[in-house]
Amino acid sequence: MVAVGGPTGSGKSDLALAIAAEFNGEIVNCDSLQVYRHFDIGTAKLPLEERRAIPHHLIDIINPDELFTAGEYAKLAREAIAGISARGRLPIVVGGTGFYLRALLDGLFEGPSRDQALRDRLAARERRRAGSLHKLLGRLDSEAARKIHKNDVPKVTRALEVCLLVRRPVTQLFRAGRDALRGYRTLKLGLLPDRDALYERLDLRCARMFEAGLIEEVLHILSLGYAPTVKPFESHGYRQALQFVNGELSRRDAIFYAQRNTRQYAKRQITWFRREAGLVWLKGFAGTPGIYEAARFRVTSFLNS
RNA sequence: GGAUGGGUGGCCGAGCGGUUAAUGGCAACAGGCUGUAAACCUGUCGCUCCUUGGAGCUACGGAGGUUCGAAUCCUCCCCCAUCCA
Repeated sequence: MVAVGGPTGSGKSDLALAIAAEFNGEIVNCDSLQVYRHFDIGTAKLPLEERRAIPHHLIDIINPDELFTAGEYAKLAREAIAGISARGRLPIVVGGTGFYLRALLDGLFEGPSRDQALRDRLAARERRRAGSLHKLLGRLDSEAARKIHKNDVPKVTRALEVCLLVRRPVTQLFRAGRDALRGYRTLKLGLLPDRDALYERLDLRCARMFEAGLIEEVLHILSLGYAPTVKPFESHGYRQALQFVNGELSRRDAIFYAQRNTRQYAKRQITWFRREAGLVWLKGFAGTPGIYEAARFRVTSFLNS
């Protein structure tokens, strides 16, 4: 299979589409927000008519108020990939959520999924005394406590949750290894445009999203009955559009902050993919001259090896 | 013309004689990430040099002054805001 990563706006979808068209592939989304229905404009979801009749998987699969996690993603993505392979086609995983890609390829550790009741109790404890969760983790699993910064409450919470649920240190479970995907070879490609050019393009794209009706989309989602506190509304673009709707930001500022957060996100994605083992960087946008040829060459030699 | 409040590092904003290269926040840059990851978190952040630790230089609108010592006090000037003419 082929995986295409890189920062938002680098043209991952276009490249994946071109590879799919040429190598008889099907696309598996690896973007944590495109899985949500109704969140279209701000997630740069490729419209149906632009998908060139190539099957796309894991897009629009859950409602905005449904819980979705990396574990769930890995499970569904593996099913999709198995199906594509069974059809004799090439699975092409595309998206900017590096964590999901890792969960899919390398797997997660074997452990319990989240337990909301337990989390509520832990959160209450942390509210009473800030830092108490990290201290508790230090007692249950000193190694995990050392690795997770005390301010990173969400990660401290998850570690504690696991320790408490299985009555063993998370670190021990980690050592047992991850349930990596087996039976597939994967070529990992990453698009890496020039930073300034990328930022410029992101600013433009973001402004266009507002012109294209991002705010109206937010109003529509709200009109469907979804609360403004729903997870996907926390994402850049939607967050600001929502703030505009609530009168907390002018339209101009909403766009400004959405652009800024998008740029920061792109940087974080680059940081993540730089760490991805074996990833081959293609230095440019999907549309940069020579990039597609380089990708085709990589895929061809990968498939023939 | 007069009155009052202000001018601080890329921005916002504390400080109001020494321990202040100057709290915070933002931005920027770099990094981390094992089930909500477009989330969450961390580091660096005036310049130059040397090895940790330091050394030097420049800096709080401008120019002077007081003082052992000033972003902090005084004088004059410039600019901004509001109010009175």
